[in-house]
Amino acid sequence: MSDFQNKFDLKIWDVVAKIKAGRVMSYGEVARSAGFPRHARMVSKALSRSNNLLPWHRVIRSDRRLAFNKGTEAYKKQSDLLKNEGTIIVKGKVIPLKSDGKVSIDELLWR
DNA sequence: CCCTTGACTATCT
DNA sequence: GAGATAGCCAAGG
Repeated sequence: MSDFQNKFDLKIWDVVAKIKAGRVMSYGEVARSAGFPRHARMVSKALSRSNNLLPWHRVIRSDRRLAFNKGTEAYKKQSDLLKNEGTIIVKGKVIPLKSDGKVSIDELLWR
C-alpha cells in the first residue's frame, strides 16, 4: 500500500465515521473536509478499502443521487441502509433532514 | 513513460 | 432534467 493511501484513508475514514445518522455528505465534501480538495474520486477507493464498519452509505454524489447504478445490488443495499435510519429517497434523490431530525416538507413538495 | 480506470464534479447544451 | 464534455488525480498495466 502506498504512503499516500495510508494517510489518505485514515483521514477519509475519520471524516466519514463522524457523519450522523440521517445526514449525508458528497464525495467531494468528504475529500475537502479531510484536507484533500479535488480528490473526490479517491474517496470512493478509500471507502472500498475500508473495513466496512463505517457509515459508508451516508456518502453520496454531489447531485444527491447514489453513486451506484440503479438496479444493482450495491444500490439496493445502500438505499436500504439509508431508509433504515430514516432517510428518504424521492425520484432517486436523497432528501436531507432538517436539524431537528425531521424531513423538510418543502423538500418533499418541491419534487 | 503513456494510457486507462473510476462508488466524482462543475458546466454547458 | 437528461446528456455530453472537460477537468480532476492516484493507481495499475
